[in-house]
Amino acid sequence: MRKPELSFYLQDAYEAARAICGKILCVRQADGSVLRRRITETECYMGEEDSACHAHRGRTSRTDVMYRQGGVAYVYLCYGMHNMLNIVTGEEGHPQAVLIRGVEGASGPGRLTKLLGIDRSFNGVSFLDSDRIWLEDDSFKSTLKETPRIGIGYATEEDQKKLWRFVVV
DNA sequence: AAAGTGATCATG
DNA sequence: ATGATCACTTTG
Repeated sequence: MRKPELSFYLQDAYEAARAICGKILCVRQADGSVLRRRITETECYMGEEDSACHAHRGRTSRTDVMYRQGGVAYVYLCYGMHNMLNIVTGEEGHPQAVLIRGVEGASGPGRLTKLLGIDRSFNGVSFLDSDRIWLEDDSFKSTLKETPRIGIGYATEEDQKKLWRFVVV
């Protein structure tokens, strides 16, 4: 059981999203215990050129964390009630992230954050240097299915068609 | 099919 | 300051 190194998080979000499928998401709970669930579904958001990406409109206080070096969490609130967990990837200055859409036992980005106790206090927390959240690799080999991303009707048709959602089969 | 819920961002 | 818009979930 090993933790991915920095180089794992410096990959482009497309490669990272594929690699993150099958990894184990580990989250420290308030009582000190750790919840572990295998990641089964991801999507990649590919920077200012990607009309579906929050950073499409440039750097703001909200998107600032996406511009950091890969390996930190980007967590934001959607529809007033759902915390969405992303892993920032790529080099500093490249605003890319991987949305975690499902883990074993919880399908849906809002569901898994609730299950694992992830809220906006995790925004900016490091997967490499913190003991609150990290990934583990147990050498599980996953086969992936590729589909269009969910819930991005505001993006251009071209970007909606991209096969940037990955599901472990 | 539609509401529920609040941060965020573009307007003025 | 105000208002539209959401990387969604649940209920009917």
